Amino acid sequence: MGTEYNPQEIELKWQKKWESEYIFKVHANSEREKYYLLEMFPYPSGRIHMGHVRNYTIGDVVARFKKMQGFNVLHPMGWDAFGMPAENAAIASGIHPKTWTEENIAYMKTQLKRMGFSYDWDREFATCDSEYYKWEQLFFIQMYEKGLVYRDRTFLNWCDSCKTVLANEQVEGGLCWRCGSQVFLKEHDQWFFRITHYAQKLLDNIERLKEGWPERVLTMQRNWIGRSTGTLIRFQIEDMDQDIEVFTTRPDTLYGATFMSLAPEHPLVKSLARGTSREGDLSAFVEKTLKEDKLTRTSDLYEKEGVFTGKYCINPLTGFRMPIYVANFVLYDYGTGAVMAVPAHDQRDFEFAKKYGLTIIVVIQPPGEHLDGETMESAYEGQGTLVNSGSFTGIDSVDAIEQITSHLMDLDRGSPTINFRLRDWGISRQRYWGAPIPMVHCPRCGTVPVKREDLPILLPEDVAFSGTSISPIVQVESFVNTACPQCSGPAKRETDTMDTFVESSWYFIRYCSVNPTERPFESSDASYWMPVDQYIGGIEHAILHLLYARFFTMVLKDLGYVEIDEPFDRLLTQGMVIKDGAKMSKSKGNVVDPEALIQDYGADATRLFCLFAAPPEKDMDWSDKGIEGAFRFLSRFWRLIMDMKDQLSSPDTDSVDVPDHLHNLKRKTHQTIRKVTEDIEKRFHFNTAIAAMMELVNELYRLKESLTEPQEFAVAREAIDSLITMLSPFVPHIADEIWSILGREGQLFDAPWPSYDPKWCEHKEVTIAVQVNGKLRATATVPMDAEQALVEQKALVDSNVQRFIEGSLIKKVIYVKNKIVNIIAVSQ
RNA sequence: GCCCGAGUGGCGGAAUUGGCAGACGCAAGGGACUUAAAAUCCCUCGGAGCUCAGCUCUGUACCGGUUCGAGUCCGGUCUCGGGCACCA
Repeated sequence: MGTEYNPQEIELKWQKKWESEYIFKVHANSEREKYYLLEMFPYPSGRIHMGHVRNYTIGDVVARFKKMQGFNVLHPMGWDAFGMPAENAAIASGIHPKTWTEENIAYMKTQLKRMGFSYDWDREFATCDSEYYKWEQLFFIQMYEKGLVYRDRTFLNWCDSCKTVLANEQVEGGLCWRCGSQVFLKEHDQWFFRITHYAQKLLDNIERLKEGWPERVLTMQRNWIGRSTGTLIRFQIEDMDQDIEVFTTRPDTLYGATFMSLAPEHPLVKSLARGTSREGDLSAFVEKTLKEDKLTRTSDLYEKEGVFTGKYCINPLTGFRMPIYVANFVLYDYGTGAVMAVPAHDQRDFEFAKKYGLTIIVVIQPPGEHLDGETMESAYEGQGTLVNSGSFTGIDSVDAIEQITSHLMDLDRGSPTINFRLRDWGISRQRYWGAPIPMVHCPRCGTVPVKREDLPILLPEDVAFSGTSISPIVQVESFVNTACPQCSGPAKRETDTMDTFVESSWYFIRYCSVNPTERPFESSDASYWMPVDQYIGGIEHAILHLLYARFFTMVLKDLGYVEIDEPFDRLLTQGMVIKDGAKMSKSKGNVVDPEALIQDYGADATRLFCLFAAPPEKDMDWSDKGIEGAFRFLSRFWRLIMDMKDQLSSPDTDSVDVPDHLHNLKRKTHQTIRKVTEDIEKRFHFNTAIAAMMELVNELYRLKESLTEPQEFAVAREAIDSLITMLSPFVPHIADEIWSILGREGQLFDAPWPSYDPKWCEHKEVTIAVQVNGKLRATATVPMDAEQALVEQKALVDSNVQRFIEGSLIKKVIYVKNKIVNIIAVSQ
């Protein structure tokens, strides 16, 4: 038998065995308590990277740990398989996206298996399987019937490099989330999911997620939803039978509203100046603004500009003729896209008014000051007392909000409103490699959903990739030309595909059943396994995927598919893998290929280092030396066992007599079990759990030579058996190998997690710190829970302590059991 | 600008409830083994100082506070990271 630690041989052997014995297969079983552990599934880009390795290693430890604790653990894996890179590969090299994706999946699957992850592969699927997206198409139709899907023509974010529109969530700092190109606004017909219908619920449920989700993710979601309470006010346009609606949080300043600002995209803009001399100027300004990319338009330095439309609207309380401007800083997609301008009390309006010589009326006086519209140099945005405000003059601005709003209601000019920043989710993508939207455009019946029995609407495979701006589907006549589901007349299919975030919004429920064909999932399976108990993935999905998935789960509940309305009970967001101070990326040339690590050090060492280098939520610094350290520890552990294995395989003497000189070892064993259990369970701090196990190994090395008697080996055996068992979720291959070398029964995946005896965790004696006036002067060894008198007595006889209290008066002694004694002495 | 995080040895990081700062690992130095090297095993390892078995001073970004006692709590400052950012 070879005595060298040889990970290649061991790991392949055990992986084969686990697979042939189907040990990772699970079934719903209402007799047993379930635990659903999920890691965010990968996009099949070609090879796994260190980020995947870290994410999935963390998940695997928790899954295996929970299994050993007796839970029925669901731990699935699959592929987020629709998306742009496949289509780009097709354009670049002529490989069909489907082929490219399938090949990548096959390769990455072998890589994941080589890492030893405990997935139930029977549940695997790719979102590009028609058996999967077929159900998504059904959900789409059902949502359409419930009014949760609609089509609208509006201005949307357009990425010219990806040749498709993007949802608001997918624009980061004015740039495309995927390719980083500048995003422009473009008018487009689009399909929308009515996520705003769930805005309040998405916000309310955040309270329930506080326990298990990182605070910063919840804060980001809260900000994204952006609830604010205010008033909707209607301003009549002079000489036109039309109103402009405005949302404001400051109706108390209404008496100071002296002009109106519209977003360039506002639908009224075109009609206001029609046929007037200003039409040319106005449309030139609108055109110029729309051509600017989002990054420019939202920049700090963007100059506020506007153009007068030539029209006025009427302030409902003052009758003031407010000139209507189109202003480049007004957001079309917040509130109503129109803002009542109160220059005295809003800085933007103030600057705008100064620039264009518009009237400034002060309507709120701050306490103890007197503002004058003529001389003020900036807007006053705080609270105060109303002035120039008709019958409201003299009241407090906070009270005025409610009073003016109710006055507007009496006039039928306004009402209290809650406004959300969240917009409906635009899910149309003008791309090929996605799930077809199951709708038909009929010249007679309009837009009609396809019949359910015709699902799935398969993505045509015989397409040409030219790289032009038009999706290849549009050119597939056999796909586009169809019969209307309603009147059977000639009609055209919708050629947009769904945003790939739709697939990832419900894949976790599909996993609950093993690829069912009659239903998206069995409801009994979903009700047993859902919600996900622990979800693990990158922080970059804090808003995008995690908000969409929450929304979609609520929809599925309302459609009667599931009983829960929140999909993820607990969320762990793991940090990035960093090398040389930067995120690993091809362009920086600092990528570490996990495959090379497995070659050189094995999957176990790779796993161990990922867990040891940092706690999971922090960024992890990659270090080539660090993985050597992990490998060294495994080799050291291996040698320890090989040196002692003959004595350890003998049956347990189960001796109650622990020899005196081994009390330390016995205690350390139980303390280590306690620490490792708590570190995993309470904190996911695998790094400190590993450190504790390393300490126990070090202790065994120190004692190794002194062990001769059977009852001595029994103590060592307990330590070693516990260590192997506890190491198995981290480094499962070497653990199983050693376990079998020692002749222990079965595989550790099914073994129970070791328990500790609290009695053995406690020392009989403790070393406590002795301070004089708060400074450490000595230590004293005393019995556990010793009385103060004894400790004091012991402390006072110490010569160093004597030195510092000599000639002083002891005023007070502070004693904290088993921790410190602090002697307060003052010189006389 | 606003809202969150974080700042501890040469490095990654420990210190879980206010109680001996630096666990564990990496790097470095020394020793043992070896013809030699690698591997392995053992020891040292924040800084300064002293009358060096030991002891003292100092030290957790900076300034101040609370406390017998602060890496931990409070107030302020700086730096870095992240999110939001004309939100009416």
